[in-house]
Amino acid sequence: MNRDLTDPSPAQSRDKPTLRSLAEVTGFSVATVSRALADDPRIAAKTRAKVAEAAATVGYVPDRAARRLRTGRTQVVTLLLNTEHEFLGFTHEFLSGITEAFRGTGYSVNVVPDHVGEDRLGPVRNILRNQLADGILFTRTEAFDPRVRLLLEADFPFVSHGRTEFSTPHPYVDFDNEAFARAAVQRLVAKGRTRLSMILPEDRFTFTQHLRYGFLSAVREAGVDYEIVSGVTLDSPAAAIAQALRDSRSSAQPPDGYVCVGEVTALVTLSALVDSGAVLGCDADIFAKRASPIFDNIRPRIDTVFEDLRQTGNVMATMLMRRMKGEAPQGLTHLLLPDFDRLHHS
Amino acid sequence: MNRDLTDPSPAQSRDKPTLRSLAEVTGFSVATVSRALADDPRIAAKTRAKVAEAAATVGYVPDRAARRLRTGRTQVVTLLLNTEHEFLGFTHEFLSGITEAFRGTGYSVNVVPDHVGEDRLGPVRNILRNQLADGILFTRTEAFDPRVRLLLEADFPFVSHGRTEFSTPHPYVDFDNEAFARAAVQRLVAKGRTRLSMILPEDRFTFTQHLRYGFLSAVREAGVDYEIVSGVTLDSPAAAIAQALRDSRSSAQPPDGYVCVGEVTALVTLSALVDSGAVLGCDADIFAKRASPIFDNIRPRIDTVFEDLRQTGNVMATMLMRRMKGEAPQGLTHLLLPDFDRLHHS
DNA sequence: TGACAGAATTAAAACGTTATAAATCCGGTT
DNA sequence: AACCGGATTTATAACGTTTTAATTCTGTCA
Repeated sequence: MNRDLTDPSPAQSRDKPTLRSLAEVTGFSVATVSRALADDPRIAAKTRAKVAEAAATVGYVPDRAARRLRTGRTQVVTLLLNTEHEFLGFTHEFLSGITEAFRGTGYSVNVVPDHVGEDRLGPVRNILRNQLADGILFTRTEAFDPRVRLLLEADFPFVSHGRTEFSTPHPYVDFDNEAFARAAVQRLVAKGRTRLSMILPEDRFTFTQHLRYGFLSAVREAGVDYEIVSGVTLDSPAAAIAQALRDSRSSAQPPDGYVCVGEVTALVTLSALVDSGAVLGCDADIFAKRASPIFDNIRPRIDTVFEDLRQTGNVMATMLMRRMKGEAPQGLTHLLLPDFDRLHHS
Repeated sequence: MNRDLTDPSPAQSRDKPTLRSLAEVTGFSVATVSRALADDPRIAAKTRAKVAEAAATVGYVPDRAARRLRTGRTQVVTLLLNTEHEFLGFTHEFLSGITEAFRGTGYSVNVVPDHVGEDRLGPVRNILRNQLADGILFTRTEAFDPRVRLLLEADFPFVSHGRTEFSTPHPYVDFDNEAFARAAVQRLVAKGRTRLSMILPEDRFTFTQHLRYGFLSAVREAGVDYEIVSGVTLDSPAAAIAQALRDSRSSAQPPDGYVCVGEVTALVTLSALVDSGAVLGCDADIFAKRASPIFDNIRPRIDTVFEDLRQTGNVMATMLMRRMKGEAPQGLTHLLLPDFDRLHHS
């Protein structure tokens, strides 16, 4: 059995079981076999059983290409995934959650790189135009994300990681970043901190606004001083973030409490503290969000709250399946709350 | 652009350009158009030009399902990816390297979960049997990996991350873990360390043997004492690793040099040191391999060497494409050397 | 002028599936 | 006995592509 891929001969190398071979072996027609496998009630129950058995014994699996050609359904979902920056552990956990959810369903998960700076709409257009998938998942959603607009218009199934500010509702899964920021402030204040600092993601993302709002409202409520570090975002190179933090620390009244949205930022902050001679727990405190378990192994320990991205991916995938089955988009939203049970105390 | 969402008709709602519509507009037959687009020399050059132009103006893209049905080619590559454990940053960098390499080539990247404990062959069989892809990439290769055996037998294009011990050569990309382990030992010894310790991955993986060999031979060469921590592997829960390390540290003569294969292990080791009252750089040293840049931000700093997994993924993808184009598997191997230029000193 | 080779094109048959419309079967009425 | 209607089944036409085996179109040479 030699499959020479340079050989331009057609496909039928294997004698793969097909509807026709099933038809021959059962004595029914191809049409009947097709319907029987689809459990069409118009086919006699006895016939359905016979066909099902025959299919099982030869291990029949419908040909995806043929079905796709005929029905337009691809059995594919596409995940638009950022390949530039990541929150530590994000990609692994998120992708694992998604692929595990689709396991055994017949859907296959297709990963396409998404670059925030460039044309984010291109890949989506491509998918719509060329019928490359039955559904789309994506991350890093913007407040008025053009992808959401386009997909809503096309009435194409999708679930976004993150909310938008469109009036039309659409399926999403999001982490309650406002609650996280608020809780972070409250905890730092409870420790007696009075000058809080935070670095935000790029403004374009919706969750940036949630973080900002949570931070600002909690900070004002508590009546403490604060700064939002300017000129730098979560996606800035670690060196730039480190520099900004050093600048901030050398000011007259440096912050004594840090809300960190990612693990890398938390580590950079920690080392900036160390470098400036400050001691965590004495001169300043950090409260961070984490997606991976590494903080358990860092000394000194940092207070964190866990964002479960495996579950996020899992829920998004399940929602997308329901949506692809035709369910209305209305109820399909989910907001993960900060998991204070899995909070990590120093 | 008229999209009629109320139209209940099946798939062909869009008037997507097809070979037939191109044929109509150019005046040639479907067969000629098909050949012209394939740049078949039997078609007159003038005709080819005309067809190409027409195709460009309407933005024709061949239907994947139809082509796949006819030719058996899927334009899909499958990545078997471990969803249980990861080396920090591995999944993100590796996957990014792969998807970027396939960008714009027409291939799409399909991710399927791979569980080491369970049936690793199942997904491969499924792909072969149902023609689900034109090529396969996978990681965590075993010395006599059954997937390699099966794929070699089927003469199916693949590239493994990691070598095997089969006599038949096959395409792979690997990191020189033996060189890493050897260099790690040498550097620790150069610092005056005399009792080295190491935690290995599971025995089944080929790179475990490389690590062991590099470690053992360098350690014997230098004539220093050593231990390979037993009862625990790199994939063990961090808590178990921590416990094993604590046990080791409370022995009569605890190690004073640690070779760490992953970042998490390095951090766990570091905190075990701290917990046992030892000081990094004084009582013990750590030399680690890293796939993400976080160590730059950890205090005290840890010596590391960088394994570029983005490049690994990229090279694997490029090799797979060459293999799928029919190139012989012989030359398609690549061994990444430890990047001592990007070594990180404390 | 009439073959005739070579160049250029094309008709038609697949690939495996689903869906439309038509055909067959069968027990029960007239 | 012919007939009806519901229950089953089936022939057939797509979906869009590639490829085999013709077919047509040139200009050239006897």
